[in-house]
Amino acid sequence: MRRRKSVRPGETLVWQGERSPLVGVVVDGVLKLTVSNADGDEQIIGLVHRGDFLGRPFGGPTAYGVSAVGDANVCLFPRNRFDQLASERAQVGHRLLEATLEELERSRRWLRMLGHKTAGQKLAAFLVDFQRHAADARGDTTRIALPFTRQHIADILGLTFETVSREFSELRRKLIIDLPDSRVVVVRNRDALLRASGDLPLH
Amino acid sequence: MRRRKSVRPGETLVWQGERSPLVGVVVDGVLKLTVSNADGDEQIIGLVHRGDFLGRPFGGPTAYGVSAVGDANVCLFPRNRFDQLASERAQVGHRLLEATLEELERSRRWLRMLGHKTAGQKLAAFLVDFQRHAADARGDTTRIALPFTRQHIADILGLTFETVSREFSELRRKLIIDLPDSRVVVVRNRDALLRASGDLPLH
DNA sequence: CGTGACTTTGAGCCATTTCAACACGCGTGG
DNA sequence: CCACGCGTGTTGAAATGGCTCAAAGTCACG
Repeated sequence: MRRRKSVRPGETLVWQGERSPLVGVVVDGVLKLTVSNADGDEQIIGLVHRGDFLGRPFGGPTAYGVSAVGDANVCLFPRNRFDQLASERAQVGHRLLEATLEELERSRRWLRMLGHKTAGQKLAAFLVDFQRHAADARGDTTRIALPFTRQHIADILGLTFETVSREFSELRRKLIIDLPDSRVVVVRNRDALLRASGDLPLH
Repeated sequence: MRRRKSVRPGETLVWQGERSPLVGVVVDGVLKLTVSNADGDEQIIGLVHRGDFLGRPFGGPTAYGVSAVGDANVCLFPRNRFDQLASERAQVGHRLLEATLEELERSRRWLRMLGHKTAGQKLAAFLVDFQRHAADARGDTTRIALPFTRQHIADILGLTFETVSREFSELRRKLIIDLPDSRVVVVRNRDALLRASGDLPLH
């Protein structure tokens, strides 16, 4: 009834326009929700992290594709079984609703990011947001391992990969982050990063 | 138990950061969800149209404010009563879930808009999207009455009001729309508008 | 008819894109 | 082992789309 599946980097689970045949939960890794533009380049409109729901219950065809970024593991349910379960058990439905509301919040935060922020602010905001989901195996939150290429990040933030690269360098130049490797970010000054993101540090 | 309320243009129902005390449905008009930036200018991160749910059930404090654009009517429920109802009656919960999923889709379409599009494409996409909700009293869908000022639209699209104005003029110059009045748009060539939005016309 | 809110249009400027060159690591095959 | 290509990342210089600043037009309302 439920089925584990490991997804290789770049592998696609659901194609854009397909009536989603599955529902699931991300066990490990990150998946991306993408929309392909008429002229070939793709926009990433959502990320799905460990513990997040995947796929649209009850819904019509999905307007986006789902594919893995880096290695990922998912746990899949057949759609019809799941729909049934969700409408019978109020608790399951309730949990699903909360997850969806959470997702909506996240997507609205994202909207805000794309709205008025400069390239530097977008990248900083992205790093801050990703830190939440990226608790290292050893619980080290200052060291973030990005499963993304510069191009991925550019697709997420609506920038070009050159600009993303430049802004990474800029953050390093300001001693806010360290870049031991292009896929690893060490946050040296969290407050400065928050400030650079255009949101005031709360505390 | 349920309470009708008419909202005047610009009137605020919920302030950013407030723990949302209410849940409701929009009876008529359009409300906006806004986030105010540190430096004063506001970003609109969502629009709520007739028939849409309003407010976050179960949730914590809302991260945005809700206020009317133009005149609006809403139907409000006390939060705790509603939460109770939603967890008891599976049907209510189900309906709510669907509405939320719909909302999530819409917000993702929006994300795409803010992502890679040029100013002209954004405005065209906005008009196409708004047409759906803006069926005139007489069912005339080519004539759109906008409850928005140029500044509102700019806040929605992440542009300046000058740019929005220029792009309106540009669409008129191309004979794609007509502007009998700054708040009224007549779509003269829907396919051209769709093409201008960066999405291919489907059929 | 004067005032204020909204809109249009122009001109110069600046952030980001575009185009281009080069560096690095990695696998493959000579 | 080295040469080569390929994917990725960095950095520079030039082009440009949208912003900023500024002026003037329209309309509703007192």
